[in-house]
Amino acid sequence: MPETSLKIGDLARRTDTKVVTIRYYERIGLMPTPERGSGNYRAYAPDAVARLRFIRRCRGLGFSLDQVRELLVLSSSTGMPCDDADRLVTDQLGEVEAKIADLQSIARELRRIASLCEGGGTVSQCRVIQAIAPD
Amino acid sequence: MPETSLKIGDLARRTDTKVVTIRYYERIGLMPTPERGSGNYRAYAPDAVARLRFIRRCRGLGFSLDQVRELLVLSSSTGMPCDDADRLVTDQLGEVEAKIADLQSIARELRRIASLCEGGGTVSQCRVIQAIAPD
DNA sequence: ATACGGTCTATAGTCGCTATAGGGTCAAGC
DNA sequence: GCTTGACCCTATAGCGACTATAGACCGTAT
Repeated sequence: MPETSLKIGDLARRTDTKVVTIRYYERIGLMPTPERGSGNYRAYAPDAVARLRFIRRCRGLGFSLDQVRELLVLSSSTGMPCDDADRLVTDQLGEVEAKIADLQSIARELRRIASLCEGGGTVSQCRVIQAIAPD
Repeated sequence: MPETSLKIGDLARRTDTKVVTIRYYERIGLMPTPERGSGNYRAYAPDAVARLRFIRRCRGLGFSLDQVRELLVLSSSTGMPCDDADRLVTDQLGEVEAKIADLQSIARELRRIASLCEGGGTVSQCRVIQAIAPD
């Protein structure tokens, strides 16, 4: 255990990740099981920071943990996995764009509903609720 | 038990909802417990259709089940809950818009990453993976 | 010596369903 | 009457991606 090793809290701070989340990643095999130092504390090598940051970045890009697993494999393989990686990225982009489209139509609908309350004249009954009710 | 009552499967078909989901809504108190007809089958009154459609519509608009619960209370109160309903709708709109913004920045980022593979010239190592890796 | 903050394991809870196991019921056809 | 098939019932467990809790242990500073 070199003295450059990190405790789980240090790793958490450096990667903006919660301690419990790191342990969770370890349990599901996303993070390797680290050495144990004094007091049975996890003692992380410095490269754990990069790996965890990679994971968090992928998560931030909306990849699932299974996709992250794939990306991690690709990232550590020596060949040229550009096709695979590109496919993952492109697929993910498609899904994100689809989700944006969904949310945009939801937003339009919510704006329509909300407009019935504010702009309108007399409010006899609650038109917002009526507007939500299906046709 | 009037003969106009619906079995759970009928209700499911009329509302585009799965049977298990209806039972789930009942368990968590979103749908009232219906009468039971022959064979201990749930026998729904016709107005169950409207209620469940309302729930599904709210869900389609992105409201959480707790918010749907509130909206249901509002929808059955006799007064003028327009303010409350409008606040719920407006809050939800804000969250949807925030989510759209998040996803748009994710999409931009994914496009940037994807562009490194296709448009570029020589691919020495996988630039896509490198692009995902945090700075 | 003791207090405080960090760490450990194990387990259960969150949300909104979905799936499975292991039955019971009903209507139609033979 | 009997069987087949579609439907229904309950109860429980699983999903993804964490989050929270309980109860114990460790290390350092005072």
